[in-house]
Amino acid sequence: MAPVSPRRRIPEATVARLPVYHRSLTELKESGVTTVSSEQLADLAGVNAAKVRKDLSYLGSYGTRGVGYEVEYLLFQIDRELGFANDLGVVIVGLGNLGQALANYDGFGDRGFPVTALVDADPAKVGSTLHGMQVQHIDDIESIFADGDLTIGIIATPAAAAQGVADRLVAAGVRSILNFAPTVVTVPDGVHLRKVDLALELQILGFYEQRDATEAVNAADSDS
Amino acid sequence: MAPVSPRRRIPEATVARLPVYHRSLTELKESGVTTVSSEQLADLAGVNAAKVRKDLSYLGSYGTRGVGYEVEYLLFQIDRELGFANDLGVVIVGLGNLGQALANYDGFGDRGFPVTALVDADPAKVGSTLHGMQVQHIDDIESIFADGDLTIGIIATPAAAAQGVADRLVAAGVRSILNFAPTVVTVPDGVHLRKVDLALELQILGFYEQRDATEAVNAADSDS
DNA sequence: TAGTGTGAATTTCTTCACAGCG
DNA sequence: CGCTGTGAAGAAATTCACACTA
Repeated sequence: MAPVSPRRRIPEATVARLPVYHRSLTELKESGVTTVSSEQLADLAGVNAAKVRKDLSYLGSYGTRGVGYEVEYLLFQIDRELGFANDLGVVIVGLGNLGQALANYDGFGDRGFPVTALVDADPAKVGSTLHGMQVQHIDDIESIFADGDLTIGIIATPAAAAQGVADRLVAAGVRSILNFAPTVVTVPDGVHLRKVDLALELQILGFYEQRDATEAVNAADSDS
Repeated sequence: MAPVSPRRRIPEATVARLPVYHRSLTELKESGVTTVSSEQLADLAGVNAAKVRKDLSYLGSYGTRGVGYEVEYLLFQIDRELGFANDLGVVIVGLGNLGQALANYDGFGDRGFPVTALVDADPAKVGSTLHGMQVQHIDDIESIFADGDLTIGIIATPAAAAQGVADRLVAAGVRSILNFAPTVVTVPDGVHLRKVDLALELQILGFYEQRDATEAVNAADSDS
């Protein structure tokens, strides 16, 4: 059998942009557009055209010189690369405010990531129904993942519980984790971990507000 | 007056890590630790020690050779850099599942970003109370920001409404926006925009699951 | 002597610019 | 002719390695 992907490794920065192109292409497809140039796609994705071309070139040569890219075909290729064939289930651990919102958030299922289980440690929550699903106890986590389906674990617990949950997820065989708890979580090699830290984003914005304000003051100083 | 910040510009990547150091240092302070080495801080923050030292060096020379950094003093410096002095208010626009969760999320207020207003376009929601706050109508947005306090706008609307909301926020004088809507939003120069795209994170994880699975198959092939 | 601060080396990412193809 | 695909240049971020000093 010929090697399936002898293509050079796709850079991380590119991987992070593929879903954005995917979304833009889906919109184009839905509005009946069949062909798109790197320039147009760049506009939709909020990046520049050179980057689009370079990014897409890692997937292969799917464009047509002088014309552009065929929307549907390109979409198919990105789908394949992102593993849209296999619907990855999502298990949400921790059903406080954020966890509950995530459980009810349709954006996951809409984009191919159905929520397949809800888990909490609080006996008061276990057994209750959320988004048409029974909340299960964290101690049953092994059996929840026992079916062997590829699954992503979402940690939406308080910070103090996050590492423990991560350890249990890993022990249960989970290889992809998305951490919403505002703390650093470490996982063994081979397990993929990404984090979303809401307050951190605000702090970053705060830095720039602060800096701009300071600059304005300094500029005023040198005026005088 | 002497220039306050003639220091070289702080790289973006460093800015994004300062809040993480901040959190780790806060924990250290709370457990009574007074001094920390770059190595220890690196462990807590989940990065390597060289990076910590380089990052901190952009703030100034606040360490002591042979000893490390004084926790409290370093914390103070990062606080100052992140603009913790001025409590930045947060206005949440869009009170669907996610917006409501964000409104109830204590993590913002706890970290110095009190939610100061809730806004929606749906007349059914306007006037109702959430997290002890009356929901206001998007048309009143100008008056909400009229007091001139520095404020961050959070967009938690459906994708289709996001750009319009961003435009109105900018028109009302908002200079920092955090966008949760799964779509590209553009803002004029001088306005800071960050995005959090939940499903996008899952798609990135999906890519790596997919790739690992493919690699495993290929490895098995070359075995045979 | 332990650990910072930082030039220099390396790697990664972005952008340029243009040859080459449809 | 128009737009892709990509080497090469440039910029940003990371890591190395060690002089220096409290």
